Amino acid sequence: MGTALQKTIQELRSENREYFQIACSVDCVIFGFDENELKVLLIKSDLEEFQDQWSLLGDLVKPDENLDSASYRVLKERTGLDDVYLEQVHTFGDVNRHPAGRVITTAWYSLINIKDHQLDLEHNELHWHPVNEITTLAFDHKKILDTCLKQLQSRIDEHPIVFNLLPEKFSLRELQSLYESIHATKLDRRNFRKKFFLMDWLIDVNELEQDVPHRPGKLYRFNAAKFSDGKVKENKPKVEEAVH
Amino acid sequence: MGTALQKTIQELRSENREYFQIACSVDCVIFGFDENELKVLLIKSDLEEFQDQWSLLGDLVKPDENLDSASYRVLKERTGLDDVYLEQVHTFGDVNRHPAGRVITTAWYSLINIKDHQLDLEHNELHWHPVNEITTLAFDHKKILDTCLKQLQSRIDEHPIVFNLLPEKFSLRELQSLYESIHATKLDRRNFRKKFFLMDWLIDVNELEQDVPHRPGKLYRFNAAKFSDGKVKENKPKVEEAVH
DNA sequence: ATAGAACGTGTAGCTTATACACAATTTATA
DNA sequence: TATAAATTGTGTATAAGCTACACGTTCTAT
Repeated sequence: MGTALQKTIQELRSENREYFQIACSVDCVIFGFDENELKVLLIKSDLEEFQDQWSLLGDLVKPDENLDSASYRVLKERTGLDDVYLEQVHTFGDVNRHPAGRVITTAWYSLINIKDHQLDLEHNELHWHPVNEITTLAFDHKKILDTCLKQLQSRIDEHPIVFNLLPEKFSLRELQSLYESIHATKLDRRNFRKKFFLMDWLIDVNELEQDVPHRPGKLYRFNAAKFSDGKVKENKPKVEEAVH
Repeated sequence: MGTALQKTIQELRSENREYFQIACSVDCVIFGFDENELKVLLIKSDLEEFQDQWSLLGDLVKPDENLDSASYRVLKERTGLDDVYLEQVHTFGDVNRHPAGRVITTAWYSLINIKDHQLDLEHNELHWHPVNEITTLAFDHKKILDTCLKQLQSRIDEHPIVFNLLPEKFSLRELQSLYESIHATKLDRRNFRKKFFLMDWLIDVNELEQDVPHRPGKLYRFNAAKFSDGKVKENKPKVEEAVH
């Protein structure tokens, strides 16, 4: 029976050297929204095995660094952004998932406003890819991307997190187009607008879109005050009859 | 910039010895349902720091073992059960979460039919604890338990997974009582029954409860055929208008 | 024979989701 | 400066699902 965890670190180290053969990493699926498309930030892999393939942004976890901190660090290093929405999704740990050795990776997704992030993309070999045009990635990163996208899809219907992908002021069309691109569906305009007004998630800022070649729409901002910490809490009006 | 993952394992090993200082473990929250209560299987911690406290069942991941396999192995070793429902929930990786050293753990929950599992509980210092009576556990296991319970709560409304906690034949009262104990709420009997009949998840086996001190209820079994792989897929009748 | 306990059933009101069309505003262009 | 093109803004009727709620029936225990 494996009771390794029930021993002291000294016993562990001496009896079970073998256990310290695994490295831990984090990989971030960084979503952005631009030109009416959901995009993800990728980097060219410089590992021989995956020459010319793109991969997610990741790094090994340092021994003195919390797992969460590692993913925030990767984001900060790559995007320069500090205050981002970040959520853990899943840990991938197949023995052969990394050709260079045993690496167990924890995947996260992040939502950023692409406009906030003005990096020298080329210099770092970073690139924003439309999510629905990605067919292969290095390592098991396509599977990781798919898993994170699925999680994002299920979260946005319950929690007001999409606003992290938008500029402070946005039109209802931009918002709808964002939902449509995440869900890969079309939504009815009137019903979409009605729903959002009923939910009371939006505040009319009394401004209009600029530079659109048609009648400009009104601009709104996210009604953060409705949510306890002003950021990404949920809005569940119904509590009773839990079984659906 | 940390690009450790972009190198070969040889480079990693030589340049970054420090990275191989982290151990990986799995911890399983094993749920069972007995005497109208949701219970979880715990073991007495024999680590000095947590003397007389209970902890989840876990073990270190072996270098040549997939992460998934490690959690199945823990379950098999502890319960003797092979074919169980097991879902990954979250990975906990704070630097100081384990007093014996740096251990990053991936938490899973499992649903088993307590009757299938006839172990010498005492001999292994294993014990079934009512979930809602647990206030503290060793390590960060209380937090892990809470996280897994929350995940279980949100899953059961969308996926027919609770049947993994029940014997093959069960009454509607047992089923309702199970939902109630997971959600820690009371449900209306008539509405509950109507919902399940409409969902068509149940098959009447034309038998009655035995040995109950009142009018016996009819017994049902889970309509596994409704779900593609016969086990734990979802049942989503609505596809349109994704934003709620 | 009676009390106690849980079973089995249906309806009305409310809320939420869906389907759907037309006039108004702005820009671009002839 | 008139017109076409594009997109905005708005409401209603129907269907589906959720909630609240009561009483006669069946079995056990005494």
